Amino acid sequence: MNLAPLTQRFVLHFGEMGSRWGINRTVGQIYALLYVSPKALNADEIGDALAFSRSNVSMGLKELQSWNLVRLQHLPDDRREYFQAPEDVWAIFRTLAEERRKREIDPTLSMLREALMEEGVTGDDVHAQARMRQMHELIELMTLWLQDVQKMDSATLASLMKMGSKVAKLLETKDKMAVSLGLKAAPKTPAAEFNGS
Amino acid sequence: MNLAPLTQRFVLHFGEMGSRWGINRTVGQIYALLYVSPKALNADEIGDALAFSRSNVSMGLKELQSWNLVRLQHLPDDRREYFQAPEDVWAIFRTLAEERRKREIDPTLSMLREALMEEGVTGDDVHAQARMRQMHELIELMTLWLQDVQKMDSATLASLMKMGSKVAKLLETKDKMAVSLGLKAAPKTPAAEFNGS
DNA sequence: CTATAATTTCAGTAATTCCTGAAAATTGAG
DNA sequence: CTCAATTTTCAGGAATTACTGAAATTATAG
Repeated sequence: MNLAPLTQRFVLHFGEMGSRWGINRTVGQIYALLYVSPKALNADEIGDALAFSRSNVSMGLKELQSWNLVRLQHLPDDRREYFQAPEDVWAIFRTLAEERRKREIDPTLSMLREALMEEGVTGDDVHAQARMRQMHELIELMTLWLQDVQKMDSATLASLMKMGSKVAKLLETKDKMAVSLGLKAAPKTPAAEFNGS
Repeated sequence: MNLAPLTQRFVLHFGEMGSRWGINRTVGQIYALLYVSPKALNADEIGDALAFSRSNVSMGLKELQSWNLVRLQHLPDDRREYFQAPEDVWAIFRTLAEERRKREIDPTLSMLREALMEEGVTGDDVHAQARMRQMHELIELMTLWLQDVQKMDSATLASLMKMGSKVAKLLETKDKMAVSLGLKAAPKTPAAEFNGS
């Protein structure tokens, strides 16, 4: 591996992280390299920098393209393809979230919906369905929220996050008021919450 | 595998999902089973239901315990340990997020911070550091937000999510007003955002 | 159309991760 | 303390996933 020490640490770290997230090490490293690179790179440059075979790079780039995480560029008088990561980290994050939703969340929601359509026979079935319903609700809520968030531009997203805690504080205050006025039951403690909802 | 068809589909699905998220299939299946089970299960029952060896179950449960995702129970006149998943899906989600933060996000932040402390030598180093700074900012912001969110009880969290889009709308309206009054530059289009921030 | 540069595919091998059974360690009843 | 029940550990084999080089395919300059 022929890289500046700074870049090397970054690349190795994301290789590791990738493998913990079900993305293979190679792909993680390629993306990390593209991410910090000041210019678009071609497959040979990538393979050279990371000491991967040309075919491995090709497979990695194909994977990254299927995730919509890289952009293709062509340089004048050069037939090779050059790859780069988007400039905006928030855009990268949004793409990642969107793709994971398509691949993992949506199929999970379908599975849950189908399971909930069926007529539970035994008592255990009925209980399992109740649990699945809870999970379905959580995932659906988070997905809808994510879709809203997806539409925002990066600056709005950042402000929203910065506000996050304040909005919550507001909500809690509202709740406390409702509680003290007897309009709402007191919230459970975290410990009670763990075993009984 | 000796399971009600409904439960079986659920269990198999989460086995698959687990492996896409860097959790092994076995662990995913065990957790799915505990999640839908109406009562706590012991290791033999789990192994029996999923057709895993006793030792495999033991390793899977150990993994789940290290993630704080299961609770241990003892039944009268029975020396065996019984396991169950928390009742509250939101609590499960929070635990999961918290553990992933500890294991993956925090080390990544440390790595980035260290890299940013160093004096970039070459131009490429300086560029790489700028990129790392952007990533560090994004991750830190999301982590702080997540910590805020962690503290909320499940009901508050759910209301916040339901509000999500409305809060954003409000922010956007505020921004548009600022733009039209010439207090702020117009936001970039999503396409422009992809390549230049 | 031809020649060559560039990329992709794929079969085989390497590396890693998973899973098991046997043995060791731990636990708790008596 | 003893002993049996239960749980954990771990070495080795099974299964899966990653990676490579060679061959096939695709693209484009001339």
